[in-house]
Amino acid sequence: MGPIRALLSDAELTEQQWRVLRVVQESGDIDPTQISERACLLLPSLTRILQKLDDRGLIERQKDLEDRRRQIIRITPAGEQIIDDNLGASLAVIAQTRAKMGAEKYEALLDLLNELNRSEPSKAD
Amino acid sequence: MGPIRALLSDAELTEQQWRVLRVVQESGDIDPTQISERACLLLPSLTRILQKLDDRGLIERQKDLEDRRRQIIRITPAGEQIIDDNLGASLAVIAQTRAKMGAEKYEALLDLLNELNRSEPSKAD
DNA sequence: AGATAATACTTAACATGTGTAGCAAAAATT
DNA sequence: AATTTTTGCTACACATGTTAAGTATTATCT
Repeated sequence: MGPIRALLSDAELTEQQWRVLRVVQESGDIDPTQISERACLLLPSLTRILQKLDDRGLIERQKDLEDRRRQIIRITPAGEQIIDDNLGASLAVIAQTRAKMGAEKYEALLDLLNELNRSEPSKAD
Repeated sequence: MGPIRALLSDAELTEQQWRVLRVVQESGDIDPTQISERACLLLPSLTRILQKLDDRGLIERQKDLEDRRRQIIRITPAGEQIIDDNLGASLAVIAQTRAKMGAEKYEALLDLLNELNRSEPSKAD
């Protein structure tokens, strides 16, 4: 099993839920569209994830009074607690993977993936 | 949408179904476990995919008489036809991606992904 | 102003990823 | 030979990926 998944299963969180929670925590007040961009999730997936995180009280939502289509998402103390409990181990797993592969190769891989991501999505030559 | 997905949607095939079909076509008689290895799919996913391909008559199954836990999977003429109809365009998309990124970078990316794959799965240092 | 289009989601439907459990058959053990 | 373990799948449950459709609200156009 993916080492990150193993970590998070104790907290009853999936990797994507964890990613969303981290984005919300790092960004402060943020709306779903921006979360979806930063977490690389499509909106339908994000909708479901936010519902689950909301049900568990890890985030809270507030309607945007100026544009009532929008919401503002924010992490709760319970959500912060889960971040605190798992961030260290999560970063350690990443560091271990990076070390195992070699820092240079790891960075090269990330660069190439970003390049692929830039060159593929818009097929408009 | 992924260019391969767009291609295959005409044939009502998903990318994974396509991958399985290609593995079966290239390998001749083959059992599900080997398909799952070559197509990088876990068995529960493969089970469902094989059922769908079987329902559509693109593959056929035969019981292994020597080991009755096993099956032998084989592509049908209808399956071959779908390969014939889509292989060229599929290879062209791959070639285009490769060209767009640059052959060297593309190869480097594949190498690094393989390396990551080798170093991660077994966390047994 | 009123019709139209665009935006920000949400819902739905289907396919796959993934962990767990189940089941039959074969292999290994005692 | 009888029991246990392993193997090769299959079934289930839940989460996400993905496309299409729906809804409410805002922006634009005429």
